[in-house]
This record gives sequence, C-alpha cells and structure tokens, in this order.
Amino acid sequence: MSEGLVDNLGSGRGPGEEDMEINGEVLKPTNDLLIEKEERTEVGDNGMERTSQVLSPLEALAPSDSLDIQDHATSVPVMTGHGQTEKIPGGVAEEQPVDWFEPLEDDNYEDDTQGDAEEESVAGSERSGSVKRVTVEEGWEDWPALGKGWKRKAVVRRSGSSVGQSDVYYMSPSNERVRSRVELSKVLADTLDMTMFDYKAGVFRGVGQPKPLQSSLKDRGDRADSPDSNHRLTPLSRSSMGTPSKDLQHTTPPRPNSSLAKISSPSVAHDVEGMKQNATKLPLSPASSVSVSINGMWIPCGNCRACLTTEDCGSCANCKKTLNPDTKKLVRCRKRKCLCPILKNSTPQYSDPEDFSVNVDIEDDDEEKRKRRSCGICEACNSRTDCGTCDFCIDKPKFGGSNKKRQKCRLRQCQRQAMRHLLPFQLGQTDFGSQEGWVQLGRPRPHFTYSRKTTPKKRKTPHLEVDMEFTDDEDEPLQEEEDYRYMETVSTAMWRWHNRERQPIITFQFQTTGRTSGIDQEHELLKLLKSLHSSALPTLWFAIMVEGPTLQLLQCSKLSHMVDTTVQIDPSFYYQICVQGQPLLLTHPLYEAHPSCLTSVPQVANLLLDLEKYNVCQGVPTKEQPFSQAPIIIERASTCDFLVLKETEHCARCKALSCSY
DNA sequence: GCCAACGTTGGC
DNA sequence: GCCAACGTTGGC
Repeated sequence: MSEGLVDNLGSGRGPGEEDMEINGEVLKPTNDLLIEKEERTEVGDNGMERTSQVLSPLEALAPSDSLDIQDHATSVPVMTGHGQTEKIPGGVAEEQPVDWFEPLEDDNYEDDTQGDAEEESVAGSERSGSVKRVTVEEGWEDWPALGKGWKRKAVVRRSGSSVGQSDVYYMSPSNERVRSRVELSKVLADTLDMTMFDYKAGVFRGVGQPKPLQSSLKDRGDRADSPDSNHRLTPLSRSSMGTPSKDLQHTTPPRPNSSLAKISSPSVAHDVEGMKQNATKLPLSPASSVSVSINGMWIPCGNCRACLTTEDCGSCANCKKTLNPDTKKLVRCRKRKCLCPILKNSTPQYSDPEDFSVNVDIEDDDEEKRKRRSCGICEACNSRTDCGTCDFCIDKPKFGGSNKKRQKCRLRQCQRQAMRHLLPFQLGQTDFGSQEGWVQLGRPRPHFTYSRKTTPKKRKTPHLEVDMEFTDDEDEPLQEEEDYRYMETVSTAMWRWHNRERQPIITFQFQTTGRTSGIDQEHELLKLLKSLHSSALPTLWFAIMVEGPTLQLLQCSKLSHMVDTTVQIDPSFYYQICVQGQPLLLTHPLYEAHPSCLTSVPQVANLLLDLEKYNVCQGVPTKEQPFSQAPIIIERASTCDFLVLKETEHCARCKALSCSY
C-alpha cells in the first residue's frame, strides 16, 4: 500500500461527506465505486474497535466488474478518471451514509470467519456490471454479456493441490457447457468477436466508448487484468501508486460477500493450503476452521464440546480408519465431530455430510491414488496415442466429439487398474502383439453386441444359451465385462507362460475347461505354429500364439466373410471356432467334417478352406413397429449356426425365428 | 446394477 | 489457460 494512501486514511471521510470531484467528474458515494480491499482494524472515537477495508491504488486498478463494497466495510476510490491518485478524505469507514452501503440491506456481516461461513455460493462469484441474477440452482448466473440466455458460473476448487483456484464455466442458451476460452470462441465464433473477451472476468474489454466515470474506472480495472495492462497505465498513475505488484494482475474481480474474492487473496489461499497441510493437526481451531470455509461445505462450529475436544478417542471407527494403513483418507475422530456444524449453501459433491472433520479429502499419498488408476507398466498405460476411433475418443473435442464421456481412449486404459467398463475390448488392441509375438485372443470385434436381455450368466455358457439375441446396439459394457473376466484368466495364464521356467504347469481355461497340458504339449503347439508359418495357408489366414497358450488362426482380410471368425487350437490340439467372439456350436457341420484335433498343417488348411465357403448368419430383424424411430434390432436364434453356406443369409433356425414374426 | 453425464482436479 | 480424464451422481 502506498504511503500516500496511508496518509489519506487518517483523514476519514465522515458521514455526509460531500461527493468527490475528481478531474471534473463526480464520484457518487455509491457502492458501485467501492472496491473491496485490505481490512483494517481501528479504534474509533467512541473507543469501539471497528473493522474496515481500504483500497490500495493498485488494487483500484485491479479488474473488477462489480467494484462493490464487500460486507459493510468501507472502501474508497482513490483513482481519478485518468489514473491519478487523489487525496481522498474518508479512507476509513465510519458510520457512512447508508447509500455507501447498499448491500447492507441484506447485511450478513459477521466477523470474517462467520462471514465466510454464510457467504453465497462461490459459483457465480464474479459478475459483470449488470444486475446479478443468480439462478436458483447450481449457482449459474445469467450472463447477458454473451447474449441472451447465456449463463456463467465460477467454481473454486475445494481440494487437491490446486485448492483455491477458480474455474469459470459458461452455459449457452442451449445448455451447452463451455469450459475454456477456446470452447467459448468456437461456440460463439459466428456471433461474437471473442478476441477482446476476458474469459475469467466474463467481460469484453471494450475501448473507445465514452463512459461515465464509474464505467471508465471499471474499464481501467478491467484492462489492468489484460495481458497488456501494464502499458496502459499512465506513467503518472504508476509512479503515484508505486511499483506495480501482483495485485495488479489478479484476474478475479472482487465482489461483495464473495468467498472467492477472499480465497483469491494470498492470505486466505495460504489458509486453505495450510488447512490441507495441517489437517492432521486436529482439532481445527475455530479460527482455522472458518478460514477455509468454502461454500457448500459442512464446517465445524468451533465452539461445541466436540469441537473443543483436542484428543482423539482412539477407539471409534474413524480413529481406526485413520490408523488403518490401507485407509489413507483422514477423518476426524467421531467424538470430535462438531455437534452443530454449519452447512454452507450447498453440499460439495464429493464431501461426506457425515464427516465434518476436514471437508477436503486428504490423500496423504497422491502416488497411491495414481496407482489405483494405472499400473504404469502395461502397454496401455505407456501409450500416448489415442486411437481416434473408440467411443471415448470419438467423444473428445479434438475428434469432433461433444466431450460428454470424458474418458481416456479405450486402448489406453490400464489393463489392470482401470475400471472394468473402461477396459479395452481385448488385450490385443493395446498392441500386446508387439511383445514376443503375443497378441490377444480373437480380434477387434464388430460394434454390435449382445442385448441387455442376455445376462452375464447366460453368456458364460454360450452353448446352453436360450433366447440369445443379437443386436447392433451399443451395449459394450456387458461384452467388456465378459472380456474382462476372460482377460483375467488369460492374463494369469499369460504371466505363467512368460514365467514357464518357474511355472511349468499351465492350466488352460477356455471352452475345454479341465484339460491340462504340460510343457511338452506347449512345445508341440509351437512346432505346429512354426509349421504353419512356413506353409502356405489359405488367403490371408495367419497363425499366431496367444495367451493360454493358444494357437489362433485369424483372417486378416476385411474383405473376407471370415474376418470375425477365428480358430483356436489349444495345447491338446482340440480346436474351437469362434464367430464374433462366440463359440460355434459343437453340432455345427464344420466340426463333423474335420477331425476333432488339428495336429498338422494340412488339417488346419483344410478347415480354413472350408471356412471360406461360409458366411456369417445375418440374423433376423425383429418386427418393426410402424413409424417407429427405434433402432432395428437384429436377433439370432438361440441355436443359431453362426456360419451358413455362402448361398444363404440365415441359418435354418434364424429363418424359422423370422417366420414367427 | 448400469451407464451417461459431468463436476472436479491434475498436468502440461 | 487449457485440456485430459478420474470418479461420483442420478436417471433409468
């Protein structure tokens, strides 16, 4: 704070003080001209201690759309309309006229801590000069600066390493959420020139329009926030205000009763960080607890018996939870949980309303958290390239998506740690094949999957399925769950295979459950693989070794009808034909026409040649409802042959099913 | 129980 | 400042 200003503070503008005239412009004593600022505590003439806020010159230039007084503390403008400081009487609050304190009508002044506790939502804690109209829900404010129907919300991060940081979101009239300037520019590209738009403050940095003082003052503040703000300050104003400080650069306009404004201040941000760091030093003192009172949180009152208890009981569930090394989350002893906590405007999304202790999740080991998400070892974790084709990629803005799913590319989901429904369909899509010739069982599957009517239980035993349906809808998770289960099995087998020196016995679990094979069988299987590689197989059929171990034959040509068909030979040389991931029924003529074991290249080649004579049964569409917009559902008979000779489209069973419609 | 939606936070 | 994406929530 400049010396000059400090000097000015003493002069004290008293009640009824005349309007200021600065460079011919009259400053009305309205809160529009007031700027929340540094707090001061002084002893008044009556001996009463009073808290006030004074404005620093630099801060007067700080971006502020509101330029409102905070609480009922007093602030005074000190800038002239041309950036010059002025000796201003009345720098200290002292029973100002009511019109200086317009917001006092809904006076919620308390001490600083209590004030925080009852402040309005952080969301929407900034505003333009227009009348604020906070929507009832979710803290969205109407934001006419962007046009009719636009809304804006500012949210302060409640936890994590970036606690206290604020994020600003906008919502278009069509409820399209915008998270960044880039997104906003895209949305408004055709309607507004966003080059001068201050995203964070939500205002256009317009120039050249004649404005009343308070507008020009406001604009000066706005400009101070812009990247080139410094050179816009007149030398006089800069010299009279001292060296520009970071205050000049803060991007969040203060506003009345704004916890955001408080959190944005270095001291309070420090408090928030300190709270996180010191959370283990429970109990929080009343002062410390309120210093981090962020909107929408349960906070301890600081005064009740529980709050005043300083030692953990050591025996309650929470104490035990804290002691449990597997439970990293720090929670307060139940006997020290506030008996009368203060609920702020809204409950934070992730807070536990039962847990008044900290309200900021304390993961004392972020590394642990990361490990839960990714092993960091698998190919998927180390992949940096999005496939651009999976549903999660397609959702991404960079691929033209609407950013609704916001998930990592499926091929980059950790093989071990990711949530099941996020896992890639198959191991091989993560390029496991690049290592030691290993690839996945099967191949990337077509997009249609089984409908919800097919329960996981049924799918476990596909041969026994009844009423199995086949659709082209997007029901991936069920299929993925099956894939996951299967993957767990093959992953284990794969590990054993890689460690076969120590784990000579491999149990192969698949359709031929129960059969075991020793190292000799595996060796024989590898010999067959080598033979197949050195032989001419039917066009574009290729043999690979996959987890199990299993020798898998697949058709590499997408033009072939057998593109979704594989032959899997286990170490005992029994084989299984799979179509789109589903095992062919053992009653299929193909099995009858070939030996039960494929032990030689000719046997394999013959089977593949035979396979090329087949098509995949197309299934039958369910009966369409007239004028229905619903997608057409393709069904298959429960005993569908899957593979039908090329001259036919449907197997007999599916054809019979179609006749029933 | 599943999953779309999205609030939120980490990282660059 | 912006994007990526984790993990919760609420609708179904």
